[in-house]
Amino acid sequence: MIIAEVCVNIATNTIDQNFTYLVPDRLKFLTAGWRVLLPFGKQKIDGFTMSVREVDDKTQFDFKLKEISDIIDAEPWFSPEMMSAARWLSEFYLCPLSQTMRLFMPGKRGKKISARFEKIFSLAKPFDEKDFKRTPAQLKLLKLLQERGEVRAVDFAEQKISLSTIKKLLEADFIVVEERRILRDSYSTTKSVPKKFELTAEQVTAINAVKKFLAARKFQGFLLHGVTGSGKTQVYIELAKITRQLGRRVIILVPEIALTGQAVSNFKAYFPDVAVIHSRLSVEERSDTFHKIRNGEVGIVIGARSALFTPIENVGLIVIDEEQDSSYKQEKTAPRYHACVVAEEFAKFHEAAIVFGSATPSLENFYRAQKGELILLKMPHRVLNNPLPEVKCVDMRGELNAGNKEVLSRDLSALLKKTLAEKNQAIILLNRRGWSTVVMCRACGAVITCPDCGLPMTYHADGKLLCHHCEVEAEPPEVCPVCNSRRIKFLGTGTEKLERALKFYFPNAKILRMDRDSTREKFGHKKILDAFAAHEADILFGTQMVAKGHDINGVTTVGVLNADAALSFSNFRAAELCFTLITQAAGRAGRADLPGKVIVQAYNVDAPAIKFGCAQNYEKFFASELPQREEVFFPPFCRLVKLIVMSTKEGKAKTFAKEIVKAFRTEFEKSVGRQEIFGPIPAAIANLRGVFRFSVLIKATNLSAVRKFLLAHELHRRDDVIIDIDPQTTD
DNA sequence: AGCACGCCGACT
DNA sequence: GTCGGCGTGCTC
Repeated sequence: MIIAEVCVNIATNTIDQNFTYLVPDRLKFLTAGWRVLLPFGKQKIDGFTMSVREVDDKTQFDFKLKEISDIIDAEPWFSPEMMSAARWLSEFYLCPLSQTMRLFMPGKRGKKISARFEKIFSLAKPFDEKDFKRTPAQLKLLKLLQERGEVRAVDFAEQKISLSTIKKLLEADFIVVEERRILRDSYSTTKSVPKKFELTAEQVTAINAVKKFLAARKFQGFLLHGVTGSGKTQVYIELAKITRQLGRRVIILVPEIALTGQAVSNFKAYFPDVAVIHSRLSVEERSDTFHKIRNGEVGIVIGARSALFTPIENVGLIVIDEEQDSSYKQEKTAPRYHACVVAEEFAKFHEAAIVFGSATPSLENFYRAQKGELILLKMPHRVLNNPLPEVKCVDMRGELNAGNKEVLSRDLSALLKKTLAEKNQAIILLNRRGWSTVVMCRACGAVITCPDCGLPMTYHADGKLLCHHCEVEAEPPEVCPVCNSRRIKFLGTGTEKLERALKFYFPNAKILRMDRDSTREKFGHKKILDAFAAHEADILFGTQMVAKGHDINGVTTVGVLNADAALSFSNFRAAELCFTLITQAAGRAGRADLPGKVIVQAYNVDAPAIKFGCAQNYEKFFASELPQREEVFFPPFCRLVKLIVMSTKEGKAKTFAKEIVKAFRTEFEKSVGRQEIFGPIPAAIANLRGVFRFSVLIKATNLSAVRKFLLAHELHRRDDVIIDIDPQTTD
């Protein structure tokens, strides 16, 4: 008899083994990698065959075997490569195999996604107008077919050709119809043409360095450190060309879904076989794209982090653009993977080159480049020798002292006025959306927090309070929920309040706000950027998305408001985030004939992140930040593992978390290397819908020893413990 | 994830 | 006395 080891697709940590099923005769063609339907307890579920083997009919199992009830697809869904990748992910991130197998599917559940077909009409035989006497409608149809060769049903509708006309001609065998599969692709209309340009010497050097390894089909990691405007994208394109010429495929990752459009249009100018994958595509579209990739019709996959998990084979190059971006880390749901870590593992597997690109590399990767683990490729100059913009830092304490209580400093106001007068464009970055960032009681100091997660809520112009973490909406209270005072105040400035200020001070300027609220619709992001690029507005302002991944020519002025806001967060990466934000924003200003000017507003103007950010000097920032990280023993000097212990009973969660800490300390007391554990402390989200959460932070130089500890204590098999390897935050 | 089993509080 | 609360364990 044939039996299969099946991974059941159930979202729980408590199942960490496969189940053995009998393969019925009618499914005896089954191999590893099929998606199947199964009886499981009293339920009907889906699962994945991990291996299939023949055993002796008399073989006894100490449980009763059930039969696989059906298959979901007509072919195996998972290739051996996908399965081994899922196995690796499951082991590395300590999460059940089912969760990592899911990454490689268009939806969570193993469900058949029906292919869509359309009818394509063509002439059955050559047709001569004079030979036949047909109705005018029929003649029109036949002429159309003769002209175009093939016509789709929708085109007939457009041409107002009726169904009966089509039917008549079909019956008379004048035309034939064919069913053809439609592959849904919302980027199909993105087109562009190659730009005229000459590669700079720096670009050529970078390309040649990677080319060697591409040609040798050898794994190697690179860090492409190029200032904004140094032409990193063109380097990616040239490397992709080389990879394709070698007959291998390319994966291009961008941090956010909103940035895929730009990347797709850049790459489509050079490559005919680009596909897009990200989580906001419909399940159907993602499924069709998988189909194309599996058929080998795709040479380049572009997308957000989930673009790593497709049936692509023979990968020669992986590019991770803006590698420092925290969006590459999946934080909300298991597997809590970091796309950079996973991509590098995949690159090793494929013997591919991996290029991390950034103007402001993550400390981790720059440190690795210094140690020689990554080959550093430097592009310190902008293309066409465009100068970097001139940056001025304004001390907002000085503004207050001088009696200016407004959002904009006098310098920035004056610069904006000048920019508008000269008919140039400006970008203003304020990294907080909404109207007021804090709603506070003046009497007792209580801050209004989200009923679900306990984080401070933001007041929005529509009169509602919104939790930016879990999107819960609430009415602003009339009296303080703590002390009943009526002195509720709305403090802090978000993009909506900034909008009012800009309208007030520059009534004749056309302004565009770009934040999550104004880009909610599909392609909303692109619409705003396109409008701004077409100079339909003078000022573009908004959250960090105004600073990311676009090149708009007329921008001469950039303002960064509240630049040091990030520094007040208790995040070991705060300085790095702050530096990155300033550098990215500044990079949007200026070009050859119109040098850019940038004004950075901050209170803490002496902080290295602000100082070196304004100087746009990454090396100096790195040199100042690295020793600090070493002193406090944080990455890149250790790896972090965060545990969140949860329970509806506060004491229970805390006690269990304490037990873990104690066990860890006992175990690692006399271990080699440095492993430290902190906590428990109430998690950043201390209570989520009635569940108390405590966090424990592990700092380790030996990640696999920590992993062994977690496995030995079976913490990975519990639904009340979240294990987060390489977390972005520590609480 | 469901679903059954099992052991303690407020009900007819 | 029982109905039902949700903690625990199991599903090939």
